[in-house]
Amino acid sequence: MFKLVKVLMMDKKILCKYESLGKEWAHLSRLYYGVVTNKLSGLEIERYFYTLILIKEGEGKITQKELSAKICSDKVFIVKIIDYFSQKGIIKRQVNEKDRREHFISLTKKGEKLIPTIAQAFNETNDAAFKGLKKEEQDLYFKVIAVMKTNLMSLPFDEMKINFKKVNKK
Amino acid sequence: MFKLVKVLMMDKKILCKYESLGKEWAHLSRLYYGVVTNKLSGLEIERYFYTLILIKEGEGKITQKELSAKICSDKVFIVKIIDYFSQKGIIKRQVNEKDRREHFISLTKKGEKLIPTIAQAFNETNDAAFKGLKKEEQDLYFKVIAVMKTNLMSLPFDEMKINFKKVNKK
DNA sequence: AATTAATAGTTAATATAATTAACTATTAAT
DNA sequence: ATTAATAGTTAATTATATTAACTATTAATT
Repeated sequence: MFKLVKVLMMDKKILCKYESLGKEWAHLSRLYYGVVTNKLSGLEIERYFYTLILIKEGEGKITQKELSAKICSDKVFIVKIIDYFSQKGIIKRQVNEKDRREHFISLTKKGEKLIPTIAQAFNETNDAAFKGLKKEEQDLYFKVIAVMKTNLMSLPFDEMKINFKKVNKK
Repeated sequence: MFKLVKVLMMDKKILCKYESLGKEWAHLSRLYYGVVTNKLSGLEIERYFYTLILIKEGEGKITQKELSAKICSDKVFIVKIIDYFSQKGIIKRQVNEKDRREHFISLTKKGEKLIPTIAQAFNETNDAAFKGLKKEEQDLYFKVIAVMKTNLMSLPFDEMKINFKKVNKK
């Protein structure tokens, strides 16, 4: 019943194993985004990198509604992100003539130029994370992660929001 | 150079593999905390569960400064959490007589009663996540995660904050 | 065909949360 | 002794997120 606490109190090594998995994943993703943000720190934009990748994937046909679903945010927040990018001339809005309520979001030429850099930062970080691990180990890792995701998704859960923010040190 | 984007555009299955690892970890931890929060939704407290576990581990001798370091937050935020718990009579502050600037935080009897429930929620969620996976698979998973953490920590990174929040659906 | 309802996106108002600055009490350093 | 530093707190400021109200447009109802 007290397993988590007892293990934490008994032995540092086992602690890691039975400590909250969620905390470990949160720590890893924080680290990951810290690395990516650091790699991209020279760019004119300093946030919402992944959203730009989604816009690239959208091939000129993604709407704000769709983006909203993909990044699990509400439409007001999307407007802010879109404003942030379009002020810098990185993306543009275009009314969908088939349904004039919708706006297609696409990259400008200036925006397109950023994509290779951003994609490379993600790729390099992925590759760096897997460094020193054999192909079979990597494959098994993905298998385990997939099983865990399925397992957790089969349980009842409350919807959570997650949010990353760069710490500005003084 | 365009690997991430190209793969994303080519084939859905491979996409998962080379998609941002950080995004996957963020998703998993969101799910995990969603499950834990759901399990604990009947309790008087509805946040900062892990902080309570840290206070339990502290065995009556943890200070706000130490908590602040463990959960990577500033001292003002800690005061808020401590206020939240002490208003409900779950924890108490005690001046350290060896250094009267410091306050030891400890659980009240009422607080102690919550710990088994909270620890169980974390344990159950851990166990559920690993369901159907062999011992060797679990061990390899931990090995891979440890290597990845070491790999990422060896790179330059910007400090990031992470933050979870329950979504209140309407 | 006219009215009503619904949707995508935007703007503005409000509420919430995070950050900073200023403060008290205490201890450490000069 | 005086000054500097630390742990914790409070209050003010700033930033962020949420809600509500709105426009333009399309879909549904009668």
